[in-house]
Amino acid sequence: MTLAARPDAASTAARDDGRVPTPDSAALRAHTAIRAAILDGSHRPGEMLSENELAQRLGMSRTPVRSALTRLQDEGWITIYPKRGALVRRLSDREIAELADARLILEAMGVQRASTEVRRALADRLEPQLNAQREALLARDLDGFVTLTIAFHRSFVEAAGNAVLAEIADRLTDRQRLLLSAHRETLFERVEETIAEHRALVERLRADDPAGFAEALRGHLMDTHGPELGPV
Amino acid sequence: MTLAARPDAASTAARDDGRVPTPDSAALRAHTAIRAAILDGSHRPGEMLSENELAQRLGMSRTPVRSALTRLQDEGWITIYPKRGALVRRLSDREIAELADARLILEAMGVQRASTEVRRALADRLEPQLNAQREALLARDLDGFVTLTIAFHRSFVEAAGNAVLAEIADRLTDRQRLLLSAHRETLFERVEETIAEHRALVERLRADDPAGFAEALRGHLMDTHGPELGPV
DNA sequence: CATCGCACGCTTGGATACAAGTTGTATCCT
DNA sequence: AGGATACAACTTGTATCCAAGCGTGCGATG
Repeated sequence: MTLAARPDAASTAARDDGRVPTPDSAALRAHTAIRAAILDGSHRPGEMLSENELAQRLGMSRTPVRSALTRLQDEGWITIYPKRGALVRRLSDREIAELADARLILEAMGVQRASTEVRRALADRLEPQLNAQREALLARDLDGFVTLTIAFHRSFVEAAGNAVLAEIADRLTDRQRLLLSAHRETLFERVEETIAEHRALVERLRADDPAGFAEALRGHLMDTHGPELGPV
Repeated sequence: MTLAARPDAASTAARDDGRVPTPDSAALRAHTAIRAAILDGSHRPGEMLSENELAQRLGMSRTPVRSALTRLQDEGWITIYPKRGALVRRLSDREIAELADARLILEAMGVQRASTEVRRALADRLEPQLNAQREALLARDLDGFVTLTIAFHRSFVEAAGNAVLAEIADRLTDRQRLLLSAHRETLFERVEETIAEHRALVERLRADDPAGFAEALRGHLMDTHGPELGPV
């Protein structure tokens, strides 16, 4: 399958054939807006979301809001209690650890499945990105770093050439975003350690050492950031 | 996290405290009904689903049907083309292979992550189920066998004790169900082979040999059923 | 005869109206 | 005073209504 475009990725822009696509539906706008509000802390875990309130604030009716909420539930952001409301989920320590562990598995397996050539090529491609990562961290540009590190880690999964896996990993990463924002200070305090760990991962790629890569990745997760954050 | 109950798993039944829970919403009924209709072949890949028609047939309005359709899209069953309709997806050969491969990874990793004790206990638990699997196949009881084999394979993922992973695997399995129905004849022709392969998996568990398990699982996928079906 | 344009009918997307369920509160009885 | 009960306000769930987009087919036109 071709990697399904994330629904929110759709945006209103002229296509190459000149035709203007259908504008983003209100349901999509609601989805992105609510998700963003959860991510930036406007809606905190434990908070109850009201369809009416959201609809009013977003300038639309309850219908698209409802649609967005059910999707957010499927994606693990909220829990809908019938006839009572939607609760912003709080990730338990266990779930946080499991999310990180699951992504670890997918990334390690992606590298293991790749061929030697792919691993080498990946190392060549990723190595120059390390500096940009450091710059972003030093500039305390959280969004910039998050974008970079997500792409960095995604490369490992992609190496397996399995789009289904890649999409699963994307969803996991998406849910972990919340944690990155929450631990921004920790992140900015460990710039060199983080970059060094990333560099070690690239080195294991270049050395064509998948087992060592998996080990380094586990260390990147467990030793440095603790189970409450996961690999960045 | 506790393993999130699949939405369809909810059903109207008296709870132990005697209270009658909220009856299943129309949206849930629509979701299960349409999904079942796709699974049993009533709606074939390439077919266009009409909200009006579905609503009429299910005896409800278009609103819950729409809700169900968007969810089915998120789960990979259909593709919704804005303002045009919902198309039942056809799994490409590549996607089928990727689904099987992804599940393979999760199951092999689940067993690898488990402790020796868990592997042994799992072998003890699964071994007696093999006969029931054979009986179901011999009786040409597809539903019965599918239930058994899904539980069988699920056990491997569960062994890792990671609920997030287990849920991901469930979703993959769900999408693969369609293939099991499509290949029922092949399935019934290879009864002893299938059981023997399952038995081999149990043996690798008992021998505390995760690597051999992974190898056997790969064979279960590639050699016997070919990439178009995946491990059963 | 081929092609372009346009209008019509069908579809979905969203808004509004209405029904039904849940929770909290006030009231009444013991 | 404590507890059960009735009620009221608010919530979500569903139906209906309206608007807008897309495809189709007919007809005019070159």
